[in-house]
Amino acid sequence: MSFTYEYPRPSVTVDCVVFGVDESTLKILLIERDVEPFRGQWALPGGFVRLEEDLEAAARRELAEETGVTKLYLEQLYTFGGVERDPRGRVITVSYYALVRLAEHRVKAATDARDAAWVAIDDLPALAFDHRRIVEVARERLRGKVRYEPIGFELLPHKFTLTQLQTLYEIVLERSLDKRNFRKKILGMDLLVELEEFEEGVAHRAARLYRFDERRYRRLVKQGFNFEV
Amino acid sequence: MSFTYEYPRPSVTVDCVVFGVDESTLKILLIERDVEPFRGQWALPGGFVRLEEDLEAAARRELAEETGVTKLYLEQLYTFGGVERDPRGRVITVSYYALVRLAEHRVKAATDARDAAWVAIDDLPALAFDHRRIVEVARERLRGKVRYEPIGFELLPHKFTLTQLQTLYEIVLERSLDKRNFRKKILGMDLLVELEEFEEGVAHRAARLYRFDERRYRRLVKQGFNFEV
DNA sequence: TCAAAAGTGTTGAGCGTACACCCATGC
DNA sequence: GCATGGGTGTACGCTCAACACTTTTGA
Repeated sequence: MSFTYEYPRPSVTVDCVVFGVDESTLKILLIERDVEPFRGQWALPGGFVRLEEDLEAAARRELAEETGVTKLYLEQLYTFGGVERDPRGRVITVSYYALVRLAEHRVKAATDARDAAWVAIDDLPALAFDHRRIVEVARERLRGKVRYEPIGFELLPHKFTLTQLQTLYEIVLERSLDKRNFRKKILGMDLLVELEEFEEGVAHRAARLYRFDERRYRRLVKQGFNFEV
Repeated sequence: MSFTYEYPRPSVTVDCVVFGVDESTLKILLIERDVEPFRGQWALPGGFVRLEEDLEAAARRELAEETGVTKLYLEQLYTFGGVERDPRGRVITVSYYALVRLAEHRVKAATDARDAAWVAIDDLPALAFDHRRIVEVARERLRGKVRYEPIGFELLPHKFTLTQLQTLYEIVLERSLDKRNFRKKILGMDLLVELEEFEEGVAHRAARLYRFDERRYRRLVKQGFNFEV
């Protein structure tokens, strides 16, 4: 079967930069390509957009197919359309970035991918195409966005300690924060619910657990509240 | 001549939301379509991406062709790829937004356009496709970005008064600002050069003119400076 | 009892905000 | 001389940044 058009058309793909945080490192999800070009190299999960599916749907489908990751925070990042970015010809890529709770996502390789793995963002292998550049753009976007929207919680377990939250910000922002000031600020926003639960299995005083109150956040936003770290 | 592919491909277009400020109104540049679909309706300038040109180049070319506007601040906005957004079939649109000094851009219609005109953003006619939505997204982006990057100057003449600058911010941010505080803040950033020139032809005390010092701005940024209004 | 991290308050400086009057100019 | 906008200073409150010690717990 084939398709004929009056004018030439580019191919359109979606690629995803999926972020996860593991203890103290920012990681992204990569696949090892099992098809040409760049067979055997690491790349971002992604693939061709089908004519009958929306862009975001395509991104979610490819992620599920190649890595098994399904529910996640997903947002469009940027569209890369340089003429020479794919050896197969003109390919325009709409990129997305995603945030997941790493512990909840054991990955498994599948379609078009020999393998899928979480890799520390500061220790990436050579990537196929211009995927390195896409990762950089995604990282910058994350750094910018995490400060004025409460998306950081997407990277933590639903119940977390204040230290975990602070560490997360330190990792993403790449600088250290003052513990007292951080707690004052975060708790002052009145977005966290103090639980009657504590850490377990630690060899020191157990920290209290909190959860992010999405509902309350939305209510506050309507009243003009602005999240900011 | 025709082009045949093994899999179906979407068409890819670029569309531009070009902003200009006229005294006290935010305007955008529209064209009246001279081709189907939506012939005779107003729409954003834009068109199909050629295989041998980058996305941004395509945006600039279409703008020049349809409206005569050439030098401008241009930045990618968002990619719209809904399945049903174009009656001709699957069309993915990479949108851009642009800022121009309105006075310097007398527009003239051309290719594919009967007419081109500046239209107040609060008084838009019905637009073709989902262009209304694109305009909304662009406006939000402008509102957000103008506060932490000095792009507002792209909308003013090279030499401007502080009142013009303040009015610009009031228009874009849709709220009024305190004159003394605004001046203190802007002048305190040390980004404006005080000229020995003044307004002319006004029936009251003539205001001093300033210009934005791009060079100085870049130097400050390297030292960690953050623009913010 | 020791190690490890949890948890907590105060102070000073700088910044944002609110606010009102005199000045220069053209007509 | 009057109308119009240009231009300026101060005081208060709040937020941010810097900083160190005590408490709790498990091993």
